[in-house]
Amino acid sequence: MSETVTSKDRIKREAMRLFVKHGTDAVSMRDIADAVGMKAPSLYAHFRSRDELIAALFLGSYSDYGRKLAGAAATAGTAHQQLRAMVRTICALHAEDELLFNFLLLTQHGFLAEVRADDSNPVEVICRWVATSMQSGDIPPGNPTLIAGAIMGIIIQNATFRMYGRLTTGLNDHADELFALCLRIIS
Amino acid sequence: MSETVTSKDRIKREAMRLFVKHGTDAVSMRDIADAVGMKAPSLYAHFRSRDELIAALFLGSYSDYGRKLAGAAATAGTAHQQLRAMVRTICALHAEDELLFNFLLLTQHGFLAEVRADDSNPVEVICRWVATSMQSGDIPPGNPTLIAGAIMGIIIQNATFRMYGRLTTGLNDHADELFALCLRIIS
DNA sequence: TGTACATCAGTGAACGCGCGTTCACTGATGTAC
DNA sequence: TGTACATCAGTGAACGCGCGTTCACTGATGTAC
Repeated sequence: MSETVTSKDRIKREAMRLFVKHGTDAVSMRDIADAVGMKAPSLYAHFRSRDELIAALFLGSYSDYGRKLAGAAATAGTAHQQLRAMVRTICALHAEDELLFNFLLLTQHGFLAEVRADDSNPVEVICRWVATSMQSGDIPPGNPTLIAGAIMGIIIQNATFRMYGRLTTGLNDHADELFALCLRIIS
Repeated sequence: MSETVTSKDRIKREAMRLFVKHGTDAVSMRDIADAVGMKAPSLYAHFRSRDELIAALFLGSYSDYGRKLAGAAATAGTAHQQLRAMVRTICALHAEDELLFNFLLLTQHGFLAEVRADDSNPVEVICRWVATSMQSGDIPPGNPTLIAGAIMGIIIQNATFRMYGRLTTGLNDHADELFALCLRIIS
């Protein structure tokens, strides 16, 4: 059973692929159905509406991502070790499913309004980790938002470079270098 | 004459505002016309089509941006001074027209395919500056793409934080801190 | 100064199109007895 | 084992809607003589 690929899974996969390739708004229900080898009305046996399909793709994955990152941030050890765990987690997620990562990257702006500001929100996780590490003196003082933005930016911009082919190998191949760069920000 | 605001200018301004607020695809020609106080067909006296309107908003500004950045990169002086000029240029552009900056930030993915890879392309400018500075030994060796991504990311992610209200003041108020963070990447 | 004409931003009505979605239906599969 | 029925993923045809865009027209403004 665990290896069964359901129609619902195939729809999600093809939809994600098309959304990343052409942009969400340029892909119709008929396009998605075609890619799966169905007719548009069949999609409604699996998703209530187009919006629900897109939300299902985004929101679930985005909070999984946030929770895994929160786990890494809570690693026992020094701030440096925690940062290393976080960077490695992000790079590992990128390696595990690059299509999903790109989808989250491209689609985020449409959703950030309806995403909760808790430990299931990756941005929030990093911002909080910086703020608390700074308060406890584990990383040097500064504007925590700016530092969090710098750390996120180093990774996210390189993920974008990867998406556009500027980087020829996945983020995970650069995990150590990316960690080293982030470390400079908090040293 | 120089202070005259033409209808074309008002259309561009309102269109940009709506695109940033709701996303390009959620804004119709009728929405734009309403915001300007016109009827949709009137827009066609100024722009050949909806696509041309959006392209006019993006492409021109994006290459202006790239050329100004290229100017900063060509500043006489050390690599550090050049980097400072670049960071300050970006922050100044952000201060000068934050709406435009946000528009470019949100819209870029739809256009990066049709943007030339020369000195009118801001990403290209930074990547080339890093590559040449590294070759001449002005900044330490490393993966130039990764370093360029880190520098861009530090600034761009903080611009995104500003857009979502995480930063309560404009990028320009943090120009020196942002430069200091970028400097750590190339030191 | 007055009259005729050109220009052109803006309008109202209408177009064809592709979209998301609905609905009655099909046909394969599983279940009860 | 055979028959009747329930389930449900998938389909074909059709819907209403809002979209980008066209076009003949208006009416204010400028220009020529």
